[in-house]
Amino acid sequence: MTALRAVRVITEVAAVDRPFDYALTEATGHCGVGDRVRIDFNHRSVRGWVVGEVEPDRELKPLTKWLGYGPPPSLLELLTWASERWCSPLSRFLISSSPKRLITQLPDAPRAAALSDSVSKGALCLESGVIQTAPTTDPLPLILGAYESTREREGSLLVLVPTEAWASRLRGRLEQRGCAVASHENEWDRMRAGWPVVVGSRGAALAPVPKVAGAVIIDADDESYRSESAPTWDALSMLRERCRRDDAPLWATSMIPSPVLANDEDCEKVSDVAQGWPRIQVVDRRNSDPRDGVLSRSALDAAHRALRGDESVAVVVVLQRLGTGRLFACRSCGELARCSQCGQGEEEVGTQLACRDRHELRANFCRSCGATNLKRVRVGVTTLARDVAAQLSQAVSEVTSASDAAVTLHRVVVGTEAVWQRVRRCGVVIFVDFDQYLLAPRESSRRSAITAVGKAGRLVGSRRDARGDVVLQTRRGDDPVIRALEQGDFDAIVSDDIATAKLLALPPYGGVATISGEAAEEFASLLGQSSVSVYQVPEGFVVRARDVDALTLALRSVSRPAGKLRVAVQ
DNA sequence: CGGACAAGCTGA
DNA sequence: CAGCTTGTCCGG
Repeated sequence: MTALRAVRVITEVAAVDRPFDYALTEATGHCGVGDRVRIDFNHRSVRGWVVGEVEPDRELKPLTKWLGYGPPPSLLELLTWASERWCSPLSRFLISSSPKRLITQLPDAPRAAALSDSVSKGALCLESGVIQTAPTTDPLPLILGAYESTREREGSLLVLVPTEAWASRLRGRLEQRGCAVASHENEWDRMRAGWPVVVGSRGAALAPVPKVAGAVIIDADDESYRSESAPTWDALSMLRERCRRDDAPLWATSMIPSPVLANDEDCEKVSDVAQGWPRIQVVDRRNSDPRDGVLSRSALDAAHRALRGDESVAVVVVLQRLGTGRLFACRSCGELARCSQCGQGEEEVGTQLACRDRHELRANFCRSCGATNLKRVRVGVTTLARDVAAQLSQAVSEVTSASDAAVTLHRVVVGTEAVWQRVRRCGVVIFVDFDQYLLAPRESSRRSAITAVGKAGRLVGSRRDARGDVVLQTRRGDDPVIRALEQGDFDAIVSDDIATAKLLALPPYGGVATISGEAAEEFASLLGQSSVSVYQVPEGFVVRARDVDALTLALRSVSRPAGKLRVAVQ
């Protein structure tokens, strides 16, 4: 006898990316769409998700057990969209929206309370969209404004910040002001029950709230919002789609909007952006004494000044790269060895010099003064820390992404950009070699340079409060990025980046995906026959299409060959 | 993914 | 030809 009711189930087995139908029994009859269940699957007991109800037209195996709540039905459609958009099994996204431990009971969500008069006076009600802010601008007024303007709507307000540490601080501040907050990190049941506010990092874009009333994403183009492991989804695209589906407003802030963020829209600016950037001190090392150490005379002065102040960490020295250096500069005039065609820093190739792309292989001499005595100018964190300790006669802490977060830091900290996560305030931030950013080959390198200075500004304060400085040691004092930072005006760079993105058909003006893995070649050759262009790069293959939709369509039209395949859609 | 089952290989 | 390995297929 065929069962009366049946459900469609996606299993946790990612390789089997298709649904199977199971019969409901009396014990499992209350299963809802999205719920976690256990099934007998090909002689194994596996977990899965109910993704829909179906008409049972034949004999079906019974569902073994109802396990607990999963993503709400309304979210399921978004997750299905995401699995197509980023070429990934649906189960990957289902896992991201499911609780780590099974949840069998849900609390009752409170209503969104009105803010008290004193608190709502501090709220900043802005039109939703992209908002260009200065790094030291507190986003709280904007978040409170978003809360007020969506409070009457059905659903939850999602608030995303780049890191978990920031999220937990923000949670405390919002609760102090009377908001009922669920933390994405550990309060799955509250989110699923539809708590008024959800605070979290990237994952919170997939918060299992039944409906979104609005969303705020702070530093929307921060790289932490993109998953680097497949599926390479990003929180901004996800929120945009989610808000579109729920007809909810989205506020996105940025220090310097990327083309994807700006996307021809007008960015609103909060008042006085320039004043919210830190005070910059540029040290052009082409003019400095070649006998100076890693820290120039003026950087040392700034460091000593900061050490007389009372911040517990006084000086932060930032070096972006780990490991051994590969950049060369002239020992007599200080000019960097750069490729005449692309401007990238050159490296040693045998006894000669060439850029990463080997545009031109040339003899080992300085283009500017002809001297043949070049020196390595890039160093690793450890070498740098030793030099800084010697120059400042101070104990120094090293901070990299690998270092222990529990260790108490000395007053002088040397590290990679991992320092933004470890240090809250300091007197001065010194970029030992700002050219690492300026000469990086990536299209986004100018924006990362500017963002890095913004993050440094959060430690030293704005030029308005004049608490501290950001020192940039460079050999390119006339670079437009440095001029923009000095003026606190990035309009030219933003529009230039948009022009570049249009010209090169980068997102959002074109769809780009990279394909790697052992089956990449076969997959790429199949794709080559469709309407996208495919070309080989060292990591595998790059696929380009007119836009993201055309890309998704092309990727879906080709059947996946056997073997390991990684498709990263930007 | 991982169990089932078939076909292929080996050694006494 | 039993016993084991290797490969392909398929799941409700």
